[in-house]
Amino acid sequence: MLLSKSCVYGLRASLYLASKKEGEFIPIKRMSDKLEISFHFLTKILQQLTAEGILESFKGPNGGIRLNRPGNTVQLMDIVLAIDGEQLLTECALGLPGCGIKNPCPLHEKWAETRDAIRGMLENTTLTELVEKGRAENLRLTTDGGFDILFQE
Amino acid sequence: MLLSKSCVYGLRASLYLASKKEGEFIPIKRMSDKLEISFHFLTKILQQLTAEGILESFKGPNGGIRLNRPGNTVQLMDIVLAIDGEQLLTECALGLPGCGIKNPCPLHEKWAETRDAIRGMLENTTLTELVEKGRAENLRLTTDGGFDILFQE
DNA sequence: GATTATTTGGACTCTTTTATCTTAATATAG
DNA sequence: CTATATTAAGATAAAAGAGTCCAAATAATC
Ligand code: SF4
Ligand code: SF4
Repeated sequence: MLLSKSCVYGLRASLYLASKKEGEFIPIKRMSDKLEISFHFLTKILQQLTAEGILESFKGPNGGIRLNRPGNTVQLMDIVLAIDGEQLLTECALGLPGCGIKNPCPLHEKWAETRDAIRGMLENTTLTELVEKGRAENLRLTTDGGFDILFQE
Repeated sequence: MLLSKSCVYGLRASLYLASKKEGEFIPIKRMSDKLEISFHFLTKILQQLTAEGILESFKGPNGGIRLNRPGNTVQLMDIVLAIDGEQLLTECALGLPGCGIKNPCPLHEKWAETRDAIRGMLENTTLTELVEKGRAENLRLTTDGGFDILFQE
């Protein structure tokens, strides 16, 4: 798998948050219900994103999680790096340690192009962009429901 | 990681075999030594590739493993499919079940492009091509050694 | 101050992947 | 036929990833 499950959940949750009114704290429980992700597992993932400064948390009643900066400044790459690290973009195709152009394997050239495509995609896509697209076309973030179910209270 | 470790080892071993005289059986032990991969683990992986008809095995003294068809007809994709399956090319970015253009997620369009780049790279690269490149430029298939160490007896 | 809603953090379990070990089967050579 | 070199197959073990559970901390409300 390209991204770990934790990372995928982190992306889905971040998209969910980006779809909410700016500044509003959303309880993890509500997110985990809507997104059909284990509450406790999601909690751990959001803690990582909070620690990285991408999200902000607040305890107690009316507490929850929100984005720490505007959704149009958060790239997918930010979330991937926070959860999966830079492994995807450094280590690669033949998995040899200490990779790079100084000591390449035969696949390096071709793989480097592909890897750049992945990197570009993650860097050039923001949460807001996807939320707008999802909202406009009612795309899905869960197995069944369309995008709209995320906005019902 | 894009590819599982089994898959990466399978690729390295296949490249090794493609670098050998056509028709020659190479014992797994020699491969595992040269490529610095656990013998027993590599054995299992090669069994899969043999079962898929990509490699051919022969028991007993003078036995070993060889490619079952010319290296210039074996795409990297063949090996990836045999070991990791089509998961990489079907399941994807947001990991939602039953994906596809009929029921897409907001990332679908962007991801589909990236995925096609990966697919293209794996489909348009043959073992022979990489072996020739590796040989010409003495690229590496192991942590330390250059390509040439693979050809010492 | 007590109760309740929430996040935090740690321990624990389950599953999959990765790796090792042991025995059997097969082929060759003497 | 025996010894040896090899792959095949299955059992087991270790490590990593995914998921669960519980107690503690914090904040709001009554
Ligand atoms: S040489 Fe390049 S393609 Fe090969 S493993 Fe290293 S970074 Fe990846
Ligand atoms: S909709 Fe497309 S990008 Fe999204 S998870 Fe499915 S196949 Fe992947």
